[in-house]
Amino acid sequence: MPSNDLIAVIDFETTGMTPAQGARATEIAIVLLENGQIVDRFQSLMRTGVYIPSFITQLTGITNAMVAEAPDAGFVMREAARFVGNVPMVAHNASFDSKFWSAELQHAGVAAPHPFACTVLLSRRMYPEARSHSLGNIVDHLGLPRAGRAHRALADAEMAAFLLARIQHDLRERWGIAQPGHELLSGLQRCARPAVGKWLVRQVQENQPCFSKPPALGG
DNA sequence: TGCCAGGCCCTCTTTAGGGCCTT
Repeated sequence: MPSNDLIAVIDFETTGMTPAQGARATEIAIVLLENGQIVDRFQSLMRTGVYIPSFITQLTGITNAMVAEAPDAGFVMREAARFVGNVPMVAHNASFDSKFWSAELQHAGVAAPHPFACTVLLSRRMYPEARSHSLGNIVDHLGLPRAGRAHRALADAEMAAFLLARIQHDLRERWGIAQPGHELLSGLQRCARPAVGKWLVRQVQENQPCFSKPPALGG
């Protein structure tokens, strides 16, 4: 039985910045995070027939030859959708990955009703002292492990999952929130940064019966 | 071979401009 704490962290490698201009996915990775631990992984290159520009290959290491031998994108996306089920999703800069998730599932003829939360927005609220909130820089800033080659989908998805687990940990430690699930994360990322402290106090007071002492503002 | 966006946030703001973040 799926836990309420289960969250799917996704990362795409693609041929460009947006599906609106014809960019397609070249690789997908999804990790399932439960109680701060990665409990399952899905990863695959995918073949769409769209050319990969050389600067993308330089960035990701993914070549046109590699995707030519990969499974068809429709097959991969249907498998990915089965893997995710109805679990809510998180990505680092979710506005990017959510567009490719919807577009690739549409190509595959699958509905994509999943809500997304964004670790960039959460990181900006939780760690305003960080100079940069790019995935590599925020992972280094927080002393989290590097999962593998940056700009490959599984490594980036795992690093985003480590970041999310750290955010959930800090929400527990700083604010006394026992189980910071997807709904609270979505609320937090929408909360204006100057009001984060007050918003979290209100969430704790109204929705978190485990809360036993006033949290320290800021930090 | 290669196309190059858009939502969010900050501030010298809000009738705007520019940087960040993703490939």
